[in-house]
Amino acid sequence: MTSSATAPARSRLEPDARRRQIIEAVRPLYLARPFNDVSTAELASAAGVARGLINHYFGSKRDLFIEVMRSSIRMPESELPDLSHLPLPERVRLTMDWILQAAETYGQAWVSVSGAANLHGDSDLQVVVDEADDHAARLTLDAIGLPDDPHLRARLRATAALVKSVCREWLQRETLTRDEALDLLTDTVLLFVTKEKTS
Amino acid sequence: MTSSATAPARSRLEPDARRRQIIEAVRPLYLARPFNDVSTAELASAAGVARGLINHYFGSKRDLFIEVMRSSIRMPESELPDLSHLPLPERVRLTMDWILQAAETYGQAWVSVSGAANLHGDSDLQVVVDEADDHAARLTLDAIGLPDDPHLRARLRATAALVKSVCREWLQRETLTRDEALDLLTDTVLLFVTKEKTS
DNA sequence: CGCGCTATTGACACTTTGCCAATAGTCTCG
DNA sequence: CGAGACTATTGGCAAAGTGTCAATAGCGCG
Repeated sequence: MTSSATAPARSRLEPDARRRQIIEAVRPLYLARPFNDVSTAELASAAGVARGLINHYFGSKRDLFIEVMRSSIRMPESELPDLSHLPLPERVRLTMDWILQAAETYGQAWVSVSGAANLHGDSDLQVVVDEADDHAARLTLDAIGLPDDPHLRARLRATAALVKSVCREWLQRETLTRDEALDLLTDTVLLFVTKEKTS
Repeated sequence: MTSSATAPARSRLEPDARRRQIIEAVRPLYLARPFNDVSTAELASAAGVARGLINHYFGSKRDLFIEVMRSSIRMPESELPDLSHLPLPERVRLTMDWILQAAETYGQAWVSVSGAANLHGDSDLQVVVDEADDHAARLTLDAIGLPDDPHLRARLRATAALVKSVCREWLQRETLTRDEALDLLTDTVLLFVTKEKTS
């Protein structure tokens, strides 16, 4: 499993393995620095391959970037025990607590990417972020133990942005305490999943 | 006010006026297309100036982009009447209603840029987005009629991301109705400004 | 009317990107 | 066990884009 340990000169990998290896090798670069500041030369160097190979596998530099982001901003799978015997507020609270813990542990990238990436103007990127939010909404619904209703998911997608934003205030700016963040998120999500439509 | 109407050959403007003119001429390009897809040649052409002038005034292409964004994602100033005679929930509701209306009217760009732009990896851009969120938080507090406490502002900054996210679900995806969005945002903001710290 | 100031230009050099033919591992089959 | 085929990988090429700089030209002032 020492994938890039001694990095022997010029190994030949299966396309799928090579793709993953490049993505993994490149990830730290893209998480640390702006997209435009990292040249393909640097990317290739980090992955230990020729520049041309990046275009060969990913088409363009941006496509590689998209791919790296796709796997970086995905919320980790829940490993919560079954909470179905608890009342709803407790289930929500424990789920939010788990999310905060996940954010604290490895959620750096996930938290740093919020809601709409239209700023980038890049609709492909927007799709990736939306995917991630949708995924997070589904995971949350599942953890809470609610049915995967499209309408509920829309609401939970919206709260995903709030979760990230609150995490940023807590972890990066330190303007909120963890307990406070937990309280606010719990109450909000509870509100979003219980409040009836007024239609 | 017909600034770039017939675009006479080569006018000489004061630096400040030229700066603004370029920003205005370039704004639609950057609102419509990805940053990397717009070349300086195109930008210069749209503004009716030589390419070199863009670098002369803004340093780099990115700096111009940042500048355009700074003025694009700012929430418009509130023009709400004095609500101080109403109870807090009413004040919040009316303020949220005003925000939704603003988003519907000219908030395209504002809504499309959410929370953290670290995805872009650009910390300068992050600063701009944070500025905008902070500005929105201050405006909201003012409209509601609450004091500008740093801690309250941190909470409102967090809800700014939610507001945008909900607006996106409502306006772009049409998964929420306006009434629903209003209800959810009102309750959430109310929650955020009233819930005591448990410290 | 001529002079100086400076906003503006156009060309130049450098970097970066994506493409393509050539190279060299690895696997299979006789 | 060796030869051939398949294809992952390379290195160099051409086009595009960006930023810099000396030269140009509009505008105000004496």
